[in-house]
Order: sequence, then structure tokens, then C-alpha cells
Amino acid sequence: MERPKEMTFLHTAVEEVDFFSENRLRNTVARAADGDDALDHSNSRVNIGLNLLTTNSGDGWKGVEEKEKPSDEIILQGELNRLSDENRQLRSMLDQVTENYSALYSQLLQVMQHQGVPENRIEERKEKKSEMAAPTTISAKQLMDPGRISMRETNEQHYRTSDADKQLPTLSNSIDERGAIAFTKRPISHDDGPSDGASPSWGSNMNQKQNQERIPDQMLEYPCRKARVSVRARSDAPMISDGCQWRKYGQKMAKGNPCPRAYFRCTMAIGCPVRKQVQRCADDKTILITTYEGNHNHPLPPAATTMAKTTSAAATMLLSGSTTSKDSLVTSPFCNPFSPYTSTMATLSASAPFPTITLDLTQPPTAPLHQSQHFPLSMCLPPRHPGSSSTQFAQLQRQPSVLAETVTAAIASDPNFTAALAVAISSIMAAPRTGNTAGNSGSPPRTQSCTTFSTN
DNA sequence: CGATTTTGACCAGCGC
DNA sequence: GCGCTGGTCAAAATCG
Repeated sequence: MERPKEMTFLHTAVEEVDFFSENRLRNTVARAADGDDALDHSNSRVNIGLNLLTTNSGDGWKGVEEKEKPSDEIILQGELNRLSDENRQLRSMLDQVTENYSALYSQLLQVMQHQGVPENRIEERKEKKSEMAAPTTISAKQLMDPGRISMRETNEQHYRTSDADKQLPTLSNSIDERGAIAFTKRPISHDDGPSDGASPSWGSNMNQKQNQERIPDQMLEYPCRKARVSVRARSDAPMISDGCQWRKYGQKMAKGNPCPRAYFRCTMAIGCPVRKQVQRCADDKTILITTYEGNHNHPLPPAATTMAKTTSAAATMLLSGSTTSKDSLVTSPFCNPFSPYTSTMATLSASAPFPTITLDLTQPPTAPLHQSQHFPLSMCLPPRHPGSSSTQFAQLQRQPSVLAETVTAAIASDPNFTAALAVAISSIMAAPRTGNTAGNSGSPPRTQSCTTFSTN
């Protein structure tokens, strides 16, 4: 018996919205390059690097070398020189990207080190013993199935060491991967041997080592801490296209929402721990809420890189900030506290065990320009520490107005969601978290709200 | 025929 | 302890 496809979300067949197509991404990245150096340069250069790799590697190039007649040697030599120059330029660009990333990352580390290791993290770890199990006793359900990973580790290892590294050698330095490494470092490998399913081994070894050296103890100390990035966007499509391949593994009716929640798992690589939940907003069914969890353990296509970068950056920010927070804050305006249109967040399930950052990209169609000036970025923290005060989290919410302008400008100028998100997140991460803002913690709630389906 | 989706069952966490 | 809920599993169904 034939059943209608995607009947769960909409009864009409709607094509998948491709927010993150490669073409749009290219345009977006090019346009956004002025706004944020590190991230956008990395984007553009990664793409260029891929082209270069394609040109320089494989049978095509070899074939040219071997098949051309001697009389063409001069032409070939010139071409070779040109390509060498281009390659050199690209390398220097890549170095610059790496430096930018390092600067950005060290900024983040400085902030984290300045804050020190909060006590409540220790308490939280005690509370969540099951999640924060000792590195060698990590729950299988938390991560990926260890059994599956071990069963497939041969293939997976092969994928990483041969396919990934060979095909995308320069990508191993890319920002998203290195950025993600901080919180993809998980202990699952210890039980399953060297070819763990979720360790950050998918970056280059050198960079991995460097990152491990740079990663502060507090980050390594809580390798299993989960953060979620929730993206709200208006879409009639059943699912937004983010460049990754997903396999649906479950669907549930969530309490308080007539629309079912669908569970997806990344299938671009065996053992990739990334999952996402897709659900329509109960209040506004045109709003599609996609919640990402985890970080990819494999190279990503350019179209997916931006999203991964975005979620990684958001999660990094969230973890670095929320974990130091004694806050039970559940609603807060983020970027532009001056704007009455700034969306706030909202509701947070009391049972939500994971910190969640919500990127609200819903914009009323009536006032695109005006609305686009307000990029509502909300963060949700599980109210696990009642009675605590607003500190770090409040800091995150009150970035300088310049930052807000940068973020909103990126959003306004860019139809591409993920690229805009990447710009926004990276801007937030790069911006110095200045001063004690506890005095502003009492910002009045805004009228607009978003609901984050981050319950577990 | 392999990949994907569907869907009921199962499990864990949490509140009462 | 029990029930509720969210998340995942896995067999069956379906698709391409």
C-alpha cells in the first residue's frame, strides 16, 4: 500500500528548500567577506582549494603531462608556473585563514581562561553522572553505538585515512573542523580502539595535536557535554537542505505540538554522531525548527561546511559561555537589546538537559528590510541551577552595538541562512566579551518569542 | 536489491 | 513505584 510521502509535516508535496545550496553559498560568502574575515575567507578559500585540488590531482593533470607533445612544453611550463603561483597564493591564503582562526580561537580561550573553571560545572557533572561518565565508560546512547562503531571501525578508519585525507588534505585545516574539534573530542575511542567513531581524528594529525595542546582543560574535561543549535526558519518544505545527507531514524509526537518531531542522523560518514531534530512550530506551522546536535566527524561538502561551521561555532560559544554561567536564564534578547523587535527566546522545557542556542531566522514577510535589521539569536540553557544569578550568559547577550550591526548586516545582506549564521556566530565569538554586565541582566522580556524544542 | 522510511516497542530520565 | 515523555532501536514496508 502506497503511503504519501512527507505527510507528517505537510499534506502537500513541497520541495525541499535549499537554503544552503552551493551557488548561493558562493555568492553569499563573497558578499559577506567584508563582514568577517576568518570565517568567510575560509569559506571562499576552501572552495578554491577544492578546485585546485581537482586541477592538480588525479588522472587529468597527469594525463596532460604525459600526453602533451614536446613542442607544447613551453606552454605547459608556463601553465605549470601559473598553477604553481596560484597554488602558492592559495597556500598563503590558507595560512592566513589558519592564523585568523587561531586568533579567533585564542580569543575564545582567553575568555574561558579568564573565567576559570566554574564550580557549577563540577556540580553539574556530578548531577549528570550518566552523561558525564568517565571517559572509558561513556554511555553508548549518548554518543553513537559503540557496538556499531566497533563493528564498522575498519571501514570508518579507511574512510578517514584514505578518502578523507586524500581527497581533502587542505580541508583538514579548515575552520569548521578545527573549530569543532574542541567539543567533538570525546572519549568513546578508548574502548573501541584507535578508530573511534567520534574522535576528532578527522582533522589533520598535526592540527589535531596542536588543537589538543591549545584546548584548555575545562574543555577537555567535559568532552561529552552536549550543546544544541536550534535554527528556526520559515519554510514550507518538510526539511531544510543543509548540504548533509540525513537518514530518518524516528518520529515522535511531542507533547504540546500537533506536529510530529522527526529525528535524523547524518549518513555522510559511518558513525557520524551528528543528529538533528526537525519539527514545526506549534504556534506557527510555517516555522520549521531544526535542532542540530553533535559535530561531524568527516569532511563536509562546501554546502554543508557553513552549516557545520555555524553550529559548531554556536555550540562552542554556548558551551564556553553557558558552562561558566550560574544562570538559569531562559529568556533573553541577544544581539540588539535596543530594538523592540529583537526576538527573545523563550520557552525552555524544564526537562531540557542540554544547553541550546536558538538561531531565530524567522522574519515576517511584510517588512523584510526592517526586520532584517534584527537578528534574533537566542540561547537556551537548561534551568538546572535555580536561584543562580545571571553572569556569563548575560555577557553573551550584550555584545557591543557594533557587533549587533555586523551580525544584522550580515543577515540583511545575505539570503543564505547558513552563511549569514556563520558570519553572525563568528562575529559573536570574535567579539570581546567585555565587562561585567550583571547590571543589565534585568532586561525586560520582549514580546516576540520563540520556542526551542530542546527537550529530551 | 540496497537504501530509506515508517512505526511500534523499548529504555532512561524525571516528576509525583 | 508508577506513569509520562523524549529519544532510540529495529523489523517491516517502501522506494528508486
